[in-house]
Amino acid sequence: MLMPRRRPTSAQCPMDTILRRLMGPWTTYILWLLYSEGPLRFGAIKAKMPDISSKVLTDRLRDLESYGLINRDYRPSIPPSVTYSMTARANELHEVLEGLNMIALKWANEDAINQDQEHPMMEIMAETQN
Amino acid sequence: MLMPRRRPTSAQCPMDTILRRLMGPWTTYILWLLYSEGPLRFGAIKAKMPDISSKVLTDRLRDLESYGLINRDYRPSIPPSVTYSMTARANELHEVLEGLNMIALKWANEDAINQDQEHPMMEIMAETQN
DNA sequence: CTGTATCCGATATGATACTG
DNA sequence: CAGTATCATATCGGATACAG
Repeated sequence: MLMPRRRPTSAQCPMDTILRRLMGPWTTYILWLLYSEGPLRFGAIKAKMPDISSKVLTDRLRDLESYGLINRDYRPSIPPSVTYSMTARANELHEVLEGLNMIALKWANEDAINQDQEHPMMEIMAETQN
Repeated sequence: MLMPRRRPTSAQCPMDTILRRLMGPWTTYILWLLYSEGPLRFGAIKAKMPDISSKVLTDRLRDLESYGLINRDYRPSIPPSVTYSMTARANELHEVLEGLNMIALKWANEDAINQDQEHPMMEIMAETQN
């Protein structure tokens, strides 16, 4: 007897939910863009992510919107204009994203050193949110 | 002309890599277990995750190991014993995971209130790492 | 006890074309 | 400009059986 397929989840782990929302693929980068560059239009986001299709970008934006992480401002001009921005809730992620980014850069640097002793590119993406 | 299928990635976003490693499914919970309970044997982990199959648990453990986030201690006794534990690198995630967990709990609580005004279960999973 | 080996099917990404 | 519609296929989780 087949059970209806459940989504794999570790419901016991609160982080799991949040990570599923932050994660993938592209999602984090979208948040990062809005976070570091402020509100952006659909086309502007797409321009910064040349390899994403309209369909997937739309999907990801809809996901983020439904999670309450981004706002969608629609202006029915001709042609229409849609601008996306982070919500207050998403801004609560500030510290965490900052910490995650620092660790990510640190590890990337360490990995680079381990794989190639010659090019330990230590570019701290000194990102300024203030 | 078909291009070879690439994995979807936002290589520009350092966090993306790290989130792919932390994330799913089950991965976060495995880390959380090792983090909050200390080293555990394969069977002990599986016992705490009744819904995961051996295959997937093995996959996740191998992934985490290859990322340098967990150690695998193999004792060729009879029967064999394998114990998993977090690496020093994984412990660097402590602060971030703590922050993420707090946000996750906060949002889960807010969502519960919004969806049902009666059961705003505010259980702070007062997890103590010290 | 700690896994491997297969096979299957759900899901989601990607390409492409098209629209208000 | 900002999407939607369709279709193809890669990927990965899950079940089951088996092994050192």
